[in-house]
Amino acid sequence: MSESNLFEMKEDNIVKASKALKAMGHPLRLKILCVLSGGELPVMDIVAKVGTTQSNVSQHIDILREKGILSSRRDGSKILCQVADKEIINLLHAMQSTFCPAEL
Amino acid sequence: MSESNLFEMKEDNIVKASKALKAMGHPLRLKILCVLSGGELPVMDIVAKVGTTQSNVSQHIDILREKGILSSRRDGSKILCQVADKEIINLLHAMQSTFCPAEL
DNA sequence: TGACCTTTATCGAAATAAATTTAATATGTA
DNA sequence: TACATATTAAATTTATTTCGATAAAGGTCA
Repeated sequence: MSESNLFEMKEDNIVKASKALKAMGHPLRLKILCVLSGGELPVMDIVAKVGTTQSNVSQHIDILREKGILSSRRDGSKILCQVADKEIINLLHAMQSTFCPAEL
Repeated sequence: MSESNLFEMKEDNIVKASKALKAMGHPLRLKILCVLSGGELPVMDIVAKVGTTQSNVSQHIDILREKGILSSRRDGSKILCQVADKEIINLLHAMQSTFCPAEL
Protein backbone atom coordinates (compact mmCIF):
# COMPACT_ATOMS: atom_id res chain seq x y z
CA MET A 1 0.00 0.00 0.00
CA SER A 2 2.85 2.49 -0.41
CA GLU A 3 0.56 4.97 -2.07
CA SER A 4 2.51 8.20 -1.70
CA ASN A 5 4.00 10.02 -4.60
CA LEU A 6 6.57 12.61 -3.81
CA PHE A 7 4.59 15.00 -5.95
CA GLU A 8 0.96 14.77 -5.05
CA MET A 9 -0.20 17.47 -7.42
CA LYS A 10 -3.90 18.00 -7.70
CA GLU A 11 -5.36 17.96 -11.16
CA ASP A 12 -5.78 21.73 -11.11
CA ASN A 13 -2.16 22.29 -10.28
CA ILE A 14 -1.05 19.79 -12.88
CA VAL A 15 -2.97 21.72 -15.47
CA LYS A 16 -1.61 25.04 -14.30
CA ALA A 17 1.95 23.77 -14.12
CA SER A 18 1.82 22.12 -17.50
CA LYS A 19 0.55 25.30 -19.09
CA ALA A 20 3.39 27.26 -17.54
CA LEU A 21 5.94 24.67 -18.63
CA LYS A 22 4.57 24.70 -22.11
CA ALA A 23 4.85 28.47 -22.16
CA MET A 24 8.49 28.24 -21.12
CA GLY A 25 9.07 25.41 -23.57
CA HIS A 26 9.64 27.60 -26.56
CA PRO A 27 13.17 28.60 -27.49
CA LEU A 28 12.38 32.27 -27.98
CA ARG A 29 10.41 32.54 -24.76
CA LEU A 30 13.11 30.77 -22.78
CA LYS A 31 15.62 33.15 -24.30
CA ILE A 32 13.51 36.10 -23.23
CA LEU A 33 13.53 34.76 -19.69
CA CYS A 34 17.30 34.33 -19.77
CA VAL A 35 17.70 37.86 -21.03
CA LEU A 36 15.46 39.13 -18.24
CA SER A 37 17.35 37.24 -15.58
CA GLY A 38 19.68 40.21 -15.29
CA GLY A 39 16.77 42.49 -14.35
CA GLU A 40 14.04 44.61 -15.83
CA LEU A 41 14.19 45.52 -19.50
CA PRO A 42 11.93 47.43 -21.86
CA VAL A 43 10.41 45.47 -24.71
CA MET A 44 12.53 47.17 -27.33
CA ASP A 45 15.71 46.01 -25.58
CA ILE A 46 14.42 42.46 -25.53
CA VAL A 47 13.70 42.70 -29.23
CA ALA A 48 17.26 43.86 -29.82
CA LYS A 49 18.72 41.04 -27.73
CA VAL A 50 16.74 38.11 -29.03
CA GLY A 51 16.59 39.13 -32.65
CA THR A 52 13.13 38.96 -34.16
CA THR A 53 10.30 41.36 -34.86
CA GLN A 54 8.69 43.62 -32.28
CA SER A 55 5.33 42.06 -32.97
CA ASN A 56 6.65 38.62 -32.35
CA VAL A 57 8.33 39.50 -29.08
CA SER A 58 5.25 41.34 -27.91
CA GLN A 59 3.12 38.27 -28.48
CA HIS A 60 5.53 35.95 -26.73
CA ILE A 61 5.75 38.32 -23.79
CA ASP A 62 2.02 38.26 -23.60
CA ILE A 63 1.98 34.48 -23.39
CA LEU A 64 4.51 34.54 -20.56
CA ARG A 65 2.54 37.23 -18.77
CA GLU A 66 -0.71 35.31 -19.05
CA LYS A 67 0.87 32.35 -17.29
CA GLY A 68 2.32 34.47 -14.49
CA ILE A 69 5.90 33.85 -15.55
CA LEU A 70 6.68 37.40 -16.47
CA SER A 71 5.37 40.68 -15.12
CA SER A 72 5.53 44.19 -16.51
CA ARG A 73 4.90 47.79 -15.58
CA ARG A 74 4.76 50.99 -17.50
CA ASP A 75 7.48 53.58 -17.11
CA GLY A 76 6.65 56.54 -19.27
CA SER A 77 6.41 55.36 -22.83
CA LYS A 78 8.13 52.09 -22.09
CA ILE A 79 6.95 48.82 -20.70
CA LEU A 80 9.49 47.24 -18.38
CA CYS A 81 9.42 43.48 -18.16
CA GLN A 82 10.84 41.17 -15.57
CA VAL A 83 10.68 37.57 -14.39
CA ALA A 84 7.56 37.39 -12.25
CA ASP A 85 8.94 36.17 -8.94
CA LYS A 86 11.58 34.32 -6.99
CA GLU A 87 9.93 30.95 -7.55
CA ILE A 88 10.32 31.31 -11.28
CA ILE A 89 13.92 32.37 -10.77
CA ASN A 90 14.45 29.19 -8.78
CA LEU A 91 12.89 27.19 -11.53
CA LEU A 92 15.23 28.78 -14.05
CA HIS A 93 18.15 27.93 -11.81
CA ALA A 94 17.05 24.33 -11.63
CA MET A 95 16.75 24.24 -15.40
CA GLN A 96 20.16 25.73 -15.81
CA SER A 97 21.76 23.13 -13.61
CA THR A 98 19.86 20.39 -15.40
CA PHE A 99 20.44 21.46 -18.95
CA CYS A 100 23.67 23.45 -18.90
CA PRO A 101 26.11 21.07 -17.25
CA ALA A 102 29.19 22.96 -18.37
CA GLU A 103 28.00 26.52 -17.92
CA LEU A 104 27.88 26.71 -14.16
CA MET B 1 27.66 48.04 -18.95
CA SER B 2 26.00 45.44 -16.72
CA GLU B 3 25.88 42.91 -19.51
CA SER B 4 25.55 39.67 -17.53
CA ASN B 5 22.42 37.63 -17.47
CA LEU B 6 22.03 35.25 -14.64
CA PHE B 7 21.30 32.57 -17.18
CA GLU B 8 23.82 32.71 -19.96
CA MET B 9 22.49 29.70 -21.81
CA LYS B 10 24.07 28.90 -25.13
CA GLU B 11 21.71 28.48 -28.03
CA ASP B 12 22.20 24.70 -28.00
CA ASN B 13 21.22 24.46 -24.38
CA ILE B 14 18.26 26.74 -24.87
CA VAL B 15 17.01 24.44 -27.58
CA LYS B 16 17.61 21.35 -25.49
CA ALA B 17 15.98 22.85 -22.41
CA SER B 18 12.97 24.13 -24.30
CA LYS B 19 12.38 20.72 -25.83
CA ALA B 20 12.50 19.12 -22.41
CA LEU B 21 10.16 21.75 -20.97
CA LYS B 22 7.79 21.24 -23.79
CA ALA B 23 7.86 17.51 -23.16
CA MET B 24 7.02 18.09 -19.50
CA GLY B 25 4.45 20.70 -20.41
CA HIS B 26 1.70 18.24 -21.13
CA PRO B 27 -0.76 17.35 -18.39
CA LEU B 28 -0.60 13.61 -18.92
CA ARG B 29 3.17 13.54 -19.08
CA LEU B 30 3.49 15.69 -15.99
CA LYS B 31 1.09 13.35 -14.26
CA ILE B 32 3.21 10.38 -15.28
CA LEU B 33 6.23 12.09 -13.73
CA CYS B 34 4.31 12.73 -10.51
CA VAL B 35 3.21 9.13 -10.38
CA LEU B 36 6.81 8.03 -10.88
CA SER B 37 8.11 10.31 -8.17
CA GLY B 38 7.40 7.56 -5.65
CA GLY B 39 9.75 5.20 -7.48
CA GLU B 40 9.89 2.76 -10.36
CA LEU B 41 6.67 1.48 -11.86
CA PRO B 42 5.80 -0.84 -14.73
CA VAL B 43 3.94 0.72 -17.64
CA MET B 44 0.72 -1.12 -16.84
CA ASP B 45 0.64 0.46 -13.38
CA ILE B 46 1.12 3.90 -14.89
CA VAL B 47 -1.76 3.21 -17.24
CA ALA B 48 -3.94 2.25 -14.30
CA LYS B 49 -2.99 5.37 -12.34
CA VAL B 50 -3.34 7.99 -15.03
CA GLY B 51 -6.34 6.55 -16.78
CA THR B 52 -5.97 6.28 -20.51
CA THR B 53 -5.04 3.59 -23.03
CA GLN B 54 -1.87 1.54 -22.99
CA SER B 55 -0.94 2.82 -26.41
CA ASN B 56 -1.32 6.40 -25.35
CA VAL B 57 0.79 6.02 -22.22
CA SER B 58 3.42 4.15 -24.15
CA GLN B 59 3.68 7.00 -26.62
CA HIS B 60 3.97 9.64 -23.92
CA ILE B 61 6.57 7.62 -22.07
CA ASP B 62 8.55 7.46 -25.25
CA ILE B 63 8.52 11.23 -25.60
CA LEU B 64 9.81 11.63 -22.05
CA ARG B 65 12.49 9.01 -22.63
CA GLU B 66 13.67 10.71 -25.81
CA LYS B 67 14.29 13.92 -23.92
CA GLY B 68 16.16 12.18 -21.12
CA ILE B 69 13.49 12.93 -18.55
CA LEU B 70 12.50 9.35 -17.90
CA SER B 71 14.49 6.13 -18.04
CA SER B 72 13.40 2.54 -18.14
CA ARG B 73 14.70 -0.98 -17.80
CA ARG B 74 13.31 -4.40 -18.45
CA ASP B 75 12.46 -6.68 -15.56
CA GLY B 76 11.18 -9.93 -16.95
CA SER B 77 8.17 -9.20 -19.05
CA LYS B 78 7.73 -5.74 -17.62
CA ILE B 79 9.32 -2.41 -18.35
CA LEU B 80 10.02 -0.43 -15.21
CA CYS B 81 10.03 3.33 -15.62
CA GLN B 82 11.49 5.98 -13.40
CA VAL B 83 12.39 9.66 -13.40
CA ALA B 84 15.76 9.84 -15.14
CA ASP B 85 17.93 11.49 -12.52
CA LYS B 86 18.28 13.70 -9.48
CA GLU B 87 18.38 16.87 -11.54
CA ILE B 88 14.94 16.16 -12.92
CA ILE B 89 13.73 15.40 -9.42
CA ASN B 90 15.04 18.80 -8.36
CA LEU B 91 13.25 20.39 -11.25
CA LEU B 92 10.02 18.69 -10.21
CA HIS B 93 10.52 19.96 -6.68
CA ALA B 94 10.99 23.48 -7.97
CA MET B 95 7.84 23.14 -10.02
CA GLN B 96 5.94 21.86 -7.06
CA SER B 97 6.92 24.77 -4.88
CA THR B 98 6.10 27.17 -7.70
CA PHE B 99 2.76 25.77 -8.74
CA CYS B 100 1.41 24.01 -5.67
CA PRO B 101 1.51 26.70 -2.99
CA ALA B 102 -0.81 24.89 -0.61
CA GLU B 103 0.37 21.33 -1.08
CA LEU B 104 3.73 21.52 0.61
C1' DT C 1 -2.74 72.58 -29.20
C1' DG C 2 -1.10 70.03 -33.19
C1' DA C 3 2.18 67.38 -35.54
C1' DC C 4 5.21 63.86 -34.98
C1' DC C 5 8.10 60.30 -33.07
C1' DT C 6 8.67 56.25 -30.09
C1' DT C 7 7.07 52.29 -27.90
C1' DT C 8 4.04 48.57 -27.45
C1' DA C 9 -0.25 46.00 -28.54
C1' DT C 10 -3.49 43.99 -31.58
C1' DC C 11 -5.54 41.99 -35.74
C1' DG C 12 -5.94 39.13 -39.79
C1' DA C 13 -4.30 35.66 -42.40
C1' DA C 14 -1.13 32.13 -44.05
C1' DA C 15 1.89 28.54 -42.98
C1' DT C 16 3.23 25.06 -40.11
C1' DA C 17 3.18 21.91 -36.60
C1' DA C 18 1.24 19.10 -32.91
C1' DA C 19 -1.87 16.33 -30.43
C1' DT C 20 -5.58 12.92 -30.13
C1' DT C 21 -7.58 8.85 -30.96
C1' DT C 22 -8.11 4.40 -32.50
C1' DA C 23 -6.89 0.28 -34.47
C1' DA C 24 -3.96 -3.05 -35.95
C1' DT C 25 0.11 -5.38 -35.47
C1' DA C 26 4.77 -6.49 -33.81
C1' DT C 27 8.05 -7.85 -30.24
C1' DG C 28 9.70 -9.98 -26.24
C1' DT C 29 8.98 -12.78 -22.08
C1' DA C 30 7.01 -16.46 -19.30
C1' DT D 1 -0.29 -19.42 -25.94
C1' DA D 2 -0.98 -15.35 -23.08
C1' DC D 3 0.74 -11.16 -21.18
C1' DA D 4 3.21 -6.65 -21.33
C1' DT D 5 4.80 -3.18 -24.12
C1' DA D 6 6.07 -0.85 -28.46
C1' DT D 7 5.30 0.58 -32.99
C1' DT D 8 2.90 2.23 -36.93
C1' DA D 9 -0.41 4.39 -39.45
C1' DA D 10 -4.09 7.17 -40.64
C1' DA D 11 -7.64 10.26 -39.78
C1' DT D 12 -8.97 14.10 -37.41
C1' DT D 13 -8.72 18.02 -34.94
C1' DT D 14 -6.65 21.79 -32.80
C1' DA D 15 -2.84 25.00 -31.84
C1' DT D 16 1.10 27.66 -32.79
C1' DT D 17 4.04 30.63 -35.07
C1' DT D 18 4.95 34.32 -37.68
C1' DC D 19 4.43 38.47 -40.50
C1' DG D 20 2.81 42.79 -41.96
C1' DA D 21 -0.19 46.43 -41.24
C1' DT D 22 -2.21 49.25 -38.17
C1' DA D 23 -3.85 50.97 -33.70
C1' DA D 24 -3.11 53.07 -29.31
C1' DA D 25 -0.65 55.44 -25.75
C1' DG D 26 2.95 58.34 -24.24
C1' DG D 27 6.55 61.95 -24.98
C1' DT D 28 8.46 66.16 -27.23
C1' DC D 29 8.60 70.41 -29.09
C1' DA D 30 7.34 74.30 -31.96
